[in-house]
Amino acid sequence: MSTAEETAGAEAQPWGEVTPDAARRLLLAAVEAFAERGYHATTTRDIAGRAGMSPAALYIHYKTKEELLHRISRIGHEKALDILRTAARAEGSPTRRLAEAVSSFVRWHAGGRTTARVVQYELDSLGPDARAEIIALRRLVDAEVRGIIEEGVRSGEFDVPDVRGTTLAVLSLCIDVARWFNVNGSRTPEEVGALYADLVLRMVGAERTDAARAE
Amino acid sequence: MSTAEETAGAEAQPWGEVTPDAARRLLLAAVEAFAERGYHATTTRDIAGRAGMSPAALYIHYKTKEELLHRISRIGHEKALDILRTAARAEGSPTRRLAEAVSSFVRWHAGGRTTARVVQYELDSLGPDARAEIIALRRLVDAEVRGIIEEGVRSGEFDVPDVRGTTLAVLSLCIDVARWFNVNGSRTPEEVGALYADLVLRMVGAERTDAARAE
DNA sequence: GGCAAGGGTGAGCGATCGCTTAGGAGCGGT
DNA sequence: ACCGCTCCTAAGCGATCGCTCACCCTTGCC
Repeated sequence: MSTAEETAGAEAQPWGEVTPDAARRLLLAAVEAFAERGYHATTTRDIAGRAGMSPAALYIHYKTKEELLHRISRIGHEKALDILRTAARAEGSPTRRLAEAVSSFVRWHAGGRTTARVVQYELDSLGPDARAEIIALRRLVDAEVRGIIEEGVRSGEFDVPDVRGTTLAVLSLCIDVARWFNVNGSRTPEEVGALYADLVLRMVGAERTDAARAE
Repeated sequence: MSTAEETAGAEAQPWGEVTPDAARRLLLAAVEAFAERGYHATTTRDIAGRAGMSPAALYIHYKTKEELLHRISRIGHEKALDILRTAARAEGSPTRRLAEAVSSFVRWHAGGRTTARVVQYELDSLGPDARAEIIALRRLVDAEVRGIIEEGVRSGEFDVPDVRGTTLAVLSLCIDVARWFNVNGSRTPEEVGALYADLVLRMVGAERTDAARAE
């Protein structure tokens, strides 16, 4: 039954670090199921079935169903943070770095929508300890974007009266891509990324040269 | 029992139109529970308990648990559409009407976050028929905002290369307020509405006079 | 071969789910 | 009093949930 390639192509391999092969297949199955139906509506039998295993096999690699969500959420947030850090600490003006940060962040949410949906929208299905850990990661994500904006304000490139509020809005805009993307395939992740980068530069009052717009 | 028949004009209470009193209490309890835990994680016993009734009482007024969600979602979307229509069809320039539309839409999502969360994020817990009905309402919401933007482009007030994409982004920005608002009470719905109206005017390239920015 | 160890399965446990059924309290009309 | 009607509850049905347990199969090392 197993086809050679399932859900191939657009999605990168962020799960390469999950070491036992069966554990990775279970995790990938859980990501699909959680994204389709939501955490609470997904059964452990469904996850195991997608991975081609019996329901009991899940509990060899994971203590509970919640541990699966926790692992997915942590790895996903680390990946998102890594994407933003790469863009934020690159060479170039704040304008260019903000455009690249938004563009790549949006591409990740659109292209890896399956993963991003779970990561961004199933947060409060976690227990208190796990949720606190994830929230700490989110604060780092916020700080990264805010840093670029503050730098642009200092250099005079940006005109932003409310830095914290604008940061929140920029992140909110990017994250929500995971909710609506792919309802119809009329836009590619790259197109949405370019559009959103332009919109965000407008939001911060930056000069949008063709170089920055073309990305 | 109802002394007065409330016609469609009652704006103060969103659930005023739910006619049997017990049915309204159940609906309100369901909104709270769905917003806190999500649809699938909420039990019918929990809903009935919050309304001070036995689990069976729910099925006197609603056929299934899903019907509760359907009713909440439809009423909520109609309210959201009404808010946007009021702003879109008011007097004034596209700039002013867009600012008012965003501002009031955001205020609704922030102030009525409990309701808005259910309305905006539990959509695909509905069955196919109910979901199709809600999606139709969403298209009307989208058309309302797009209409203002198109008008602003025609009049030369706005500079928007991608009207459909920008409309999507504006709505996405507003809707996502329901996800993050109230995590800390440092901002009032009015403040967020004003901030977002300003950000959206920037996104469409409008002249932001103090008159449009204020209020 | 012997044999421990770890990855896997079939069956099922206790709990809980959405929902149903049988019945009753209150109440106005006649 | 009796009826019919609305609103509600106690009890519980069948199904399904997360998770466990007893056991099996493969693998590598001696």
